[in-house]
Amino acid sequence: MPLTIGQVALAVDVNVQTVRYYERRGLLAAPQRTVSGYRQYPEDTIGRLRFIRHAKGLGFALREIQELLELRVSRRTACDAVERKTREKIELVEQKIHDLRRINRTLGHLAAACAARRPTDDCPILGALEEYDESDN
Amino acid sequence: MPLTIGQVALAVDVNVQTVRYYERRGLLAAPQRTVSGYRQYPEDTIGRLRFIRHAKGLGFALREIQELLELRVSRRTACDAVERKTREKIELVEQKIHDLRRINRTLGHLAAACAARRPTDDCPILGALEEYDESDN
DNA sequence: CTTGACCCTATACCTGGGTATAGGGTCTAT
DNA sequence: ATAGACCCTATACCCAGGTATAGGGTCAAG
Repeated sequence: MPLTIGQVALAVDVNVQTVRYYERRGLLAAPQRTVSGYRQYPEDTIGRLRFIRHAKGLGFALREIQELLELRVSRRTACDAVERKTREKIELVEQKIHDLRRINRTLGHLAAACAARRPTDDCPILGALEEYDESDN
Repeated sequence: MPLTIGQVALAVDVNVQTVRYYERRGLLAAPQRTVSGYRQYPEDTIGRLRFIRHAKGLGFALREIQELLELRVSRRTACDAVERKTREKIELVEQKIHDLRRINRTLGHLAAACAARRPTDDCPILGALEEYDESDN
């Protein structure tokens, strides 16, 4: 039993306008309509919207998210192309993970340094984040 | 020997306006000035700007990046607060890493499925990304 | 001592990603 | 058969994060 736009929006906690916006942007396929013109969404739309939200939080632009999502839609299109693109995305994601780990290592040093201070010490922070650099985007 | 705004902008490959903008936003401290009013940047400004660029690509807002950067500046402020904040950030970054890994696992399945197709097969894509869901932001 | 490449401030404008509003139809409960 | 909660399109507006422009000063090379 299909969902109305209000139902999916509520389920994912996004604005109804946003759902329509994603449709215009091509991130969401235009769904079936009732005779009166109401959109009718299959339930997996919710998963898709959640994916979009997560991916946004990870620094992907809507354009990129669309590309990620299109990777799964390409049933009959050239498999090699899909695979190549997929591997590209994997690279990109690896890089993000790498950067995040680096940030977290540094934050870890920082927290540890903070925790280890003796009463009379200052919080020994300066220099902890310094190393970060290199490897242009 | 200090750098001009044009030099740091070039080194990091950002717009000169952007550097000034970051200063207004508080991501970059207001640097020394020459008598004639030119900004004079220490060399480590470049590292800082690179950090900002990376962090942006990882889905941090400028506000958050500022907070990350301020963690190191807090020499004399309450150490516990800094440590708490730092651990919060670590959590957040862990979550991002987790999500990215999840995306990459799925992309990996996809690429593998593509690669393994036999000549007569379709690219077996549908369903590969399906699982992603759960764990609201 | 001027010209061209820079720098300054202030302010206007642009893009991405939405969000709100106007003006109007639909559906369900009473 | 009507109120209230919903849906539709179209269009205007908003915020973050820049980017460009106007109008003017600086500086090194020739």
